[in-house]
Amino acid sequence: MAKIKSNKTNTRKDVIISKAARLFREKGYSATSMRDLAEHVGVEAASLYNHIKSKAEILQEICFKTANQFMNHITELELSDRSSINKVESILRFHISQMVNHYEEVYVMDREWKHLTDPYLSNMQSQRRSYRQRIAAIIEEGIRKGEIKDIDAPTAVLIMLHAVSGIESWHRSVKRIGSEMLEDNMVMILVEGLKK
Amino acid sequence: MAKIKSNKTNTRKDVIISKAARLFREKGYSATSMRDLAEHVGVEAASLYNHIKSKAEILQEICFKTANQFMNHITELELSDRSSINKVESILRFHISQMVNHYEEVYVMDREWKHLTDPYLSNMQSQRRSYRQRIAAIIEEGIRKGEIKDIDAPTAVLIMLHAVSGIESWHRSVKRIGSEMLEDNMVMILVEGLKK
DNA sequence: ACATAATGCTAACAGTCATTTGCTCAATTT
DNA sequence: AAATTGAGCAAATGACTGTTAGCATTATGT
Repeated sequence: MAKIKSNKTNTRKDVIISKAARLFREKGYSATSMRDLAEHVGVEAASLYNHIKSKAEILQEICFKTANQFMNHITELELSDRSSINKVESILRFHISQMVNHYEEVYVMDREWKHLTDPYLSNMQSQRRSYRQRIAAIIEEGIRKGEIKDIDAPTAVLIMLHAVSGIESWHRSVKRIGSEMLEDNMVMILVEGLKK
Repeated sequence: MAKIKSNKTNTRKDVIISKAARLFREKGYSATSMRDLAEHVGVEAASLYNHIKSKAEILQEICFKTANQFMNHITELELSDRSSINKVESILRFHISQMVNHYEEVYVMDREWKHLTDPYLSNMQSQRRSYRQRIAAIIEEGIRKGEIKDIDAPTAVLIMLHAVSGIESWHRSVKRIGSEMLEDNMVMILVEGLKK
């Protein structure tokens, strides 16, 4: 009778989802079984269903909660009056800090969203498309204003986003160099590459 | 009794592996079943085993055949007498062309290698580590020779590799802009970002 | 035309999968 | 003290997993 410990801020459901995020990252959504998850939570598989509706629901919560963070950030950014190149830098820094502070969830959203099923799958697909387009719009604005090289904006977006999402291999690097220095290196390379 | 068609260059095994690469990319290794694969090949699941030893073997072949391409390229490159920044550009262009011409295999190696099992898993891990280190060495040489900005080389490697491996979202982009133009845009952004 | 090898099929295997059911026990509320 | 709720468990469900065995069919080489 091992009870899931729940402190004030984290409900039992939160504990399950957080452990799931870890496993989904390590082994992938499909390769992670509910028995697996249950064992890491310290409980029998059946007991998980007192707290969550299904395995799919766990993935949904991870993906959409994380996606919202990025959407909120870019919405706020669009309303600001920074320069375009400055906005790009802010996006980069936000991505890196999210990756450093919410590694598992961001990683899972990024690599496992394909396993969502259909109302959610389409929703996520269109959110991703929209997010990329909004960044592209910022870059195109920067090109028009002469702040940014005359490059293909969607290509620039892809480089930015994928460069950042590779922090998987970091966590070691982050220990080697600090996380702020990592941020500065990335910003230097990418922002300088974009600047005119 | 549907036979797998095999022309002169492609054995039946090749056909199976190529269809598998497609499915592994679309749904992931774990989420792809042998019955799934069989259906796409046009055959019953059991019949696959006349040509392959196991599901795991398919992944191994995809991963190591693809990894070899990259290893061979960088070995050849190291022996050449190009400038460092030129070597970096060559690596970038090679990655992009591999991604464009052998999309499924490269993608699968990149995202699904974690599902290899142990003699192969360790082998792949060390190949990946070594590959990154060899690129880092090239960049460090460039820094020493004053061709490249004084940045953290491993960070630069990560940016390069991950930026390129995100061509998943391309295939559309590649149709929009051409594949050479894509290459040039990437090279411009990344190489200029690295240059001193 | 005939032997042999290649390739296919059906049926079955022993596991594992996510999930449901029906139950118990402890904590909390009334 | 009694009732209600939260949270766990064991057992079972039916569907699906990779893989093997045994047999049938087709293609190939002589």
